Amino acid sequence: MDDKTLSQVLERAESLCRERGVRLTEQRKTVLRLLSMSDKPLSAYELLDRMRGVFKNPAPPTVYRALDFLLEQGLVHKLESLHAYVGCAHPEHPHASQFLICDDCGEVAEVEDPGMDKSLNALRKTFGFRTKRPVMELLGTCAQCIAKQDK
Amino acid sequence: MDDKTLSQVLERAESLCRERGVRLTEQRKTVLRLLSMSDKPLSAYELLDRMRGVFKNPAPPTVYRALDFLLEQGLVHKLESLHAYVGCAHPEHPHASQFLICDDCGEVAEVEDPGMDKSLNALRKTFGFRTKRPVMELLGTCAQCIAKQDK
DNA sequence: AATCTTATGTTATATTATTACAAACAACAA
DNA sequence: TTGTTGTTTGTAATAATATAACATAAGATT
Repeated sequence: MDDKTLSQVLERAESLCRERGVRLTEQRKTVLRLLSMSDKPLSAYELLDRMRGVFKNPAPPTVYRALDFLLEQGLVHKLESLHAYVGCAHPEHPHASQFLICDDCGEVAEVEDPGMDKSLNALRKTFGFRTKRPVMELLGTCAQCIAKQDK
Repeated sequence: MDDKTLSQVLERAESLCRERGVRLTEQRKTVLRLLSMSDKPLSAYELLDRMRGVFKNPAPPTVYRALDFLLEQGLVHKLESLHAYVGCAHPEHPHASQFLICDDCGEVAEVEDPGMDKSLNALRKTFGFRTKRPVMELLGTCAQCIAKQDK
């Protein structure tokens, strides 16, 4: 993510939090920035390491609290299968994203597929199930890495 | 799960492993039995506790190795969002299941929704992504608990 | 039996996440 | 301003989940 996009993400987060009457503190903003700057998902302890550059004595709760806040506000996602976190690509509205996670290069793409959304709604109706948090992570090989392998 | 169903599950596992030329050892069978007997997903350490009744000094690797084997053979599933494991409802063929996980009562339903399957395939095509392991877990409230709440 | 592979035993440790309680800070009313 | 309340942070300890490394045992193959 380039500097301009990064600023936009942070500004958007600021304004969303302002609207919602919640506080995007320095710690929280730092965690969001670190995640946004990274081209790969980061684990809580990787975040912790990177926070050492910014805060004096960050401890695990420092990171986990910031993550909890950002997750609640829909500004980041947790990748359950990787125990890692990524910035959200579309934080404006709550949404059910799918994550395509490449084993090979580590790339993670967040997609919002309309077909999946429809199927999810159908499923919900069929079973009378009220979904609070969908976890949809496809682990496999991305197109680029498939191409590389075929060479 | 009643005794008869349990026996059937274990026999089916035996025959699948025989066909595949892999060994369903006592430890592995025990882990599968414990999972099948439980009406809730079990964590690795809950399994470890329950194995103390059967083996003398089970250690974490005992459980994790058995789980690795059973996961590879498609006899159990891992619920990433719960760090817990369940017996597979349809072990004959590899498949992409969805799990409906109720926050409230803890019940987990494994479903294979054709619509989801279609959407997954479409997604795969759109992105040229080769899925090895789909993780689809819907956390929320099951129909029963919704009904209870409304009372 | 000799060999090779797979499975298990055992100890230690890595990684991920939470609890508990005190101090600091922000928001707001009196 | 001060007092009060709720929220956020600091800090230490520990819980929960998972793996590494290496030795021994058991099964399969020749």
